[in-house]
Amino acid sequence: MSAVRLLSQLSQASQPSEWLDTILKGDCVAALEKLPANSVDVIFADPPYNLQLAGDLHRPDQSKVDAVDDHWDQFDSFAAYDAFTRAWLLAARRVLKPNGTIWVIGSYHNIFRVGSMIQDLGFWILNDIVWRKTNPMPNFRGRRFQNAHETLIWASRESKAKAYTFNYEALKASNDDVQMRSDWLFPICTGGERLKDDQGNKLHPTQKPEALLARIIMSSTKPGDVILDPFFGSGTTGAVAKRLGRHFVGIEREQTYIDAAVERIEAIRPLERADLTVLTGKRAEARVAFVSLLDMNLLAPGTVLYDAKKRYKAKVRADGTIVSGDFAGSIHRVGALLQGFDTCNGWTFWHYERNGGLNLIDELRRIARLGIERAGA
Amino acid sequence: MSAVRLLSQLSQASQPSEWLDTILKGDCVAALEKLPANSVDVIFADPPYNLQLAGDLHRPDQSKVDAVDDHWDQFDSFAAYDAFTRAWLLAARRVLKPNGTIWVIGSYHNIFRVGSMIQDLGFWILNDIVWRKTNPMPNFRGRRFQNAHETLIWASRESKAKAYTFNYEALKASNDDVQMRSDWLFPICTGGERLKDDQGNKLHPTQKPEALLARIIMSSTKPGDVILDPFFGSGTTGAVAKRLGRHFVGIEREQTYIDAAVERIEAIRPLERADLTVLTGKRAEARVAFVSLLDMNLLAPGTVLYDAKKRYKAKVRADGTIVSGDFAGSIHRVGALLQGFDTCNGWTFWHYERNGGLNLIDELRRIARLGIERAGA
DNA sequence: GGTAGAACTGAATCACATC
DNA sequence: GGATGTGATTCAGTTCTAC
Repeated sequence: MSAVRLLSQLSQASQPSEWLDTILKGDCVAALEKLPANSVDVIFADPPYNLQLAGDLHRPDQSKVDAVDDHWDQFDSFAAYDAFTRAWLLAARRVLKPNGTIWVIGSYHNIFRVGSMIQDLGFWILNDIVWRKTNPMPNFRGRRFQNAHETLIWASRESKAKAYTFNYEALKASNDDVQMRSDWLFPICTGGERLKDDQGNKLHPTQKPEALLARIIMSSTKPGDVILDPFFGSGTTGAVAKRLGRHFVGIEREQTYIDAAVERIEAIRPLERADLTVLTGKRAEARVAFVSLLDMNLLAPGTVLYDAKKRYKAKVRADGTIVSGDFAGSIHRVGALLQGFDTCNGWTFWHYERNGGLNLIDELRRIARLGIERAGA
Repeated sequence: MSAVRLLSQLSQASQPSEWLDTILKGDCVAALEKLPANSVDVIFADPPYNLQLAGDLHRPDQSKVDAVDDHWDQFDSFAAYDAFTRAWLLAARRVLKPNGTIWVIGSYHNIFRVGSMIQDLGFWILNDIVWRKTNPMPNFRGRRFQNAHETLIWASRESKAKAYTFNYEALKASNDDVQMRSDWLFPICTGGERLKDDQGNKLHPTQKPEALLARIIMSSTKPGDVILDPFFGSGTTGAVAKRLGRHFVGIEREQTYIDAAVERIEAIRPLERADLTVLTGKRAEARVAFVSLLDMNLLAPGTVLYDAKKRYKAKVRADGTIVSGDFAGSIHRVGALLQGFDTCNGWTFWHYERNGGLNLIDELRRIARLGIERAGA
């Protein structure tokens, strides 16, 4: 767990065993290019946003950018930052699976550049998320609003990707049964969670709270998924991924951060598998054909079905279709036609009479599922 | 007050008397070019968001969502939208006083394009502000997080501008004596405030709440200042500016919106100078999600919960749901299922063990609130 | 007239498996 | 890969309707 690899140690078409749950030491783009295409489920990135550039950034022609504050150099440094952003996002996109998603966090200094580039490269933004800080740093000069939030962008690799992972039902159930909003509230990373160096100073300037990563990982990955962090830093992504039963890949240049991250991740104990089960809803349930209710003698041909208010009725035929006046077809089709709608969920529309009351046929589907499960096991 | 001017009625080097507190009818860039340079204190802009909606969207009850599909929100490409954005921002910048500031509102569809262009044109971002909606539209299909906020960018014309207006003390005083944060909470514009047409339908698809404009105007202008709105729409900016004793200039193309705005603004009575206190946003109840207890390490996945008499127990999972036998879901849902009730308040039903005794999880919620309330829920 | 419940609404980039 | 059929999905309000 959490070994370190030099890029030179990776073979060209590297095997997962070479990079899974490891930290790749080196430049972010070079490391991403060592990884196979379509190989990670989710990327979390906390890219640098210092527009002073600190010698980190290069123009597209590889010449170094000097940080200057006047107007034209300002523009110049935006261009350099855009080139840097484009390079790592492109490399990251190659590594992402077709149904994978990417998270990027930033502040107003850089998030607009990042967001534009994400759109330009063909990613499809799913949400922008606001991390509201319970305890942000005050604005000392009193010349602006207190900068009390950061912004995350969540995007799928493809605009047409529909099958990305989103644990909607679990999020809703964990949030008093109302759907999770785009504004999240967490404290900043302080206290015992904040890594310190030998002098007791903070080890990393922008260590993210584990709760933030936990929300991200729990919302958009499944247990066993692979999460890549191209700006690994002190390893929050790796620590939370390991605890939550996910695999990670980190990329980091600075040995100090790598050392701290390795030690940190080593100490993590993953949660029990049973505690990692993610709540799923009806969508994940096995399909049941209406005709199975007849097959299983839960419903007999000739039975009359009603909607909740008995405004409509239809009769079950032996072939698993229903008929109502001129309309015949599936429970869904007939329900839609009777109401004049395009669609209708017949399972939650039609009822049958029992003991003078109306029972939903969806109840029979539940019973059928239990029988099918038992037979299948 | 609130007269309408055709662009052809304006002289080349137009005098303030020709355009102050009026609506200029015509294209936004053309109108801006008719105004003298360095002449307005603040610009508020609510440009088209370029939503790029594909098909229809229906609510679960089959009703159709009234989408923003107006012609003015259609652009062929990001490049076309960027060109449009660049043109109006450039024209707006010329009209702005050297110490003036600009506000632009948008969503994730457009705000990254707008923010990048603002930076590219030499504006200097002072804050990004999040408008958190108390009552946003849900995500009906459960495929994303509920899109519950919009973003505003506040920027000065020049990077070196130090003398822009920011009423720090007044904001702080209006906010329980703590400095105003970058996340604001307001309801969307509904009810009596929402302008309707003759048929009772909403007059404008995206009318902004007056409280939002009031916060903006009170924070970044002085009485008597001039506020320009290049996408005037139904005239919220003009109405609030007049009420708060500021001058406005609106630019709008559609006669329907102009007519409604004129009538609306006519009816406004300016407040007495002494009454120009800041309108504060609605304070929400401090709502705590069960998953926050895990986020804040007040409870760990794997913890066993009991009811008061230890008749029932359930286990906490990492996703913030709980599981008991065949039942899994929210603390409320599982409590209800176990007791055979329709509903159950999980907060006052479930306990955790500590020092051999049982403690209500509602106690943990109380502790979590202490950390959260500071941020105003 | 008052109240309870139904109906309606809002800047929305909102399936997916099978044939 | 395209067409087809099944079937999953909503929060905080305000306004309207029935009694």
